Amino acid sequence: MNEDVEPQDPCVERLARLTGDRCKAKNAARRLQTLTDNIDESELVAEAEIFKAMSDPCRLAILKLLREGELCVCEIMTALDRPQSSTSHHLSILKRAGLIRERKEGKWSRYRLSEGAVIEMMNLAKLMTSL
Amino acid sequence: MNEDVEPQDPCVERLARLTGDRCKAKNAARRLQTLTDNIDESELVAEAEIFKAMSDPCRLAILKLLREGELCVCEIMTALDRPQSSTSHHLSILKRAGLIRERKEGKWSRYRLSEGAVIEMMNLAKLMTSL
DNA sequence: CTTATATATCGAAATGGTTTGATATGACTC
DNA sequence: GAGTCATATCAAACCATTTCGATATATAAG
Repeated sequence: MNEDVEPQDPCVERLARLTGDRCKAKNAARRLQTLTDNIDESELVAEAEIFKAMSDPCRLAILKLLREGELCVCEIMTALDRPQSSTSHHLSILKRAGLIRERKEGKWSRYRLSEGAVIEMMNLAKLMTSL
Repeated sequence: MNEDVEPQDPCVERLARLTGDRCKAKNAARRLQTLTDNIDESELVAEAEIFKAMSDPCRLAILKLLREGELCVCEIMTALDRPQSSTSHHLSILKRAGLIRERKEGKWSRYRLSEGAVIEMMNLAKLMTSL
């Protein structure tokens, strides 16, 4: 007896008022439902984490530095003129998001960009800001 | 009398200890200096704002919904099952970052993706999470 | 084993973001 | 113009992030 979308569904009610056509509203509601059903929550969170990692000016600067090649924490903090603990913290966030990789060498930690599309991502953002 | 990099520069000191070679250290310091000089702070902040706008799961879901076409606030809040004020707030952030555009039509506000590279950005992120 | 150096982690303060009910605005309807 | 509906804005509670000094860990050198 239960259809995909109930006749009394507030969603349909609302859309019916929008379109003035109850039948169209039902289809629209079904379409919206399908769209949201196709969005995987955990995928959403994973993708958001990448953007969150890139959403800090300091971290973006680090990524830009690393385009030129591998650098150790010591060089990065010097280049950015930031305290060591801040720099280290930001690096750990970038690493957790998979944007950079670490290579330990003696007492040094050398960081480089991951093989992924990090650079393309930055290029796109630059393109978008210059429009 | 002032060179690009002072002999007593703590930056050079540090790098000299790293490489063991004061001359190489000086060059490395100069290279790092050039790299950071080429990073424009305001550009950095502008790009970070784009990533920040995309760093929330709810906002990412909105962007994914809008890939299918123009939607009004009412439809979006219905699809995502979120309160109206939250939905509106997220839309304003996306708009401020230039990721979506608004078209007023009577009492409705219809939103659509901007012409920019928003979709490519999402595709890249999806690619990066699936590695 | 002590010292020095590079980095990571902790902790607390400051800051910023998200959420949502309540309220304001603005448009269409009667 | 009173009522209704779509949306925006406000405000307060709540939660997350950033920052940085202090401390811990780990490696290398003496």
